[in-house]
Amino acid sequence: MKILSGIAVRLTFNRTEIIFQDGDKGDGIYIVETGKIKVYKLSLDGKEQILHIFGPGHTFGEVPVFQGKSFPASAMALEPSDIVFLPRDRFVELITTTPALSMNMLADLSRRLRAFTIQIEALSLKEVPARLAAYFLTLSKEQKNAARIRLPISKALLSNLIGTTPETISRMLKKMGDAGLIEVQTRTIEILDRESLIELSESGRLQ
Amino acid sequence: MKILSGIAVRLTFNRTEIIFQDGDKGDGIYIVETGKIKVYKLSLDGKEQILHIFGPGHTFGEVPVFQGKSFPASAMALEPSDIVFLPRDRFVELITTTPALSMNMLADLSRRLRAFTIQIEALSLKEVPARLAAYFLTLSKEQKNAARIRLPISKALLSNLIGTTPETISRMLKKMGDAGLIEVQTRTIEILDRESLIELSESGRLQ
DNA sequence: GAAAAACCTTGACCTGGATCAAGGGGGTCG
DNA sequence: CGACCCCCTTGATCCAGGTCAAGGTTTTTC
Repeated sequence: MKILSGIAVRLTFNRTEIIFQDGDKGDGIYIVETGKIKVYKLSLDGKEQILHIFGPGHTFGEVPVFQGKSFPASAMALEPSDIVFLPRDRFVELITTTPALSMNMLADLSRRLRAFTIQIEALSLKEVPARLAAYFLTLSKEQKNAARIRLPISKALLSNLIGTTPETISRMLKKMGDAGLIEVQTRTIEILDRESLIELSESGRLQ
Repeated sequence: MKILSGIAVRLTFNRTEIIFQDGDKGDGIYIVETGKIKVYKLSLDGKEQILHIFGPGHTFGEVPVFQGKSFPASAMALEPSDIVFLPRDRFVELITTTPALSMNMLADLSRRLRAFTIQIEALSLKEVPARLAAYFLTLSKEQKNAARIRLPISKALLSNLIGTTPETISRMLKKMGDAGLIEVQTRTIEILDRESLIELSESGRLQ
């Protein structure tokens, strides 16, 4: 990414600062250097559904660049974050002159389509305990299959990510604890019975 | 698409025939010539969530080509369909040697990401009547804002597309009729009160 | 390091919509 | 043209999980 300096712009955001909003016109892509970003949708009555959480190395905001319209969702910094902004024209030039880069971009968008497919499946075909279990398993996989995982976000945010409420998260965590699947300590989850957790994530029902 | 002949393969499918299944290895892309295809997810207990319905001119099955894995969902013909299959290697060659083509592909994937964003928002933040209303408005827009629209799929499929059941669709259509928003005749919907339908689709609740 | 703010938990209650069951068309293929 | 099949409708019942309320606990912030 060193190539980009001189054209790219470095931006900094504090916690809770908005980077762009659903409907804004998009004129470039964003690259996370440090920090953590949520991309989300709000309903009119204020409920939130999180679509992605991005960390260092991730890019976001491409959709309007390739499909000349507005952002389909909003983005907010969850921590103090450094973001590199690359203007549309320069980015399109890079992409069109660098086949490998465009293949990378196609792969990145495909990865996100796959992730959305899984999210739609979860929201429509799975119940809350299954979604929670799947989330923990994904986290564990990201952390080299550790049995002890640390939640990267608060439970309030987690509820908006998997499409439920903090109260329900609380109750389900308790149930999963009672069932001997996990043990919860504040921000840390210990996976006690991975087999059952996998079964739960695929279809199962709790107890 | 004439360029492709000689390398591409023409396939035909009858109604209900499966084109590929969730988890299969993908080794090329599919282009619909005639017919209608659904791309969908099944739960273990047989419930279905439709992700896309594709018609003539649409391409599908790209995700595994760009992100070397399996299909994230299944595809089935809804009518007798002619499909052109373009093998991976040839397709990647085309893409990498034709910047305009790769930009088209990026735009297509971006369009789908946008559509998924809307679908996730609908499933998570909207109730069934709002999803139905939004579906009718989308249909109307596709049919040059006609007030009289024809459903391209059965109500049973529609229920799997918007994430509910045929029974609920039936009840909601009746309520929307009673409220004077629409009038239903078998496969045709007449929009009587577009304003209220828009309001309903955005947040509203029925009566 | 104390005050304020955000976050989390638990209980009681409520409701949207799923499920189960049973009839009623309507298109289509011998 | 009649029989089958699929699709749709309507009613009765049920339940996962949302909402409201209140109290306790961590985190931030100054």
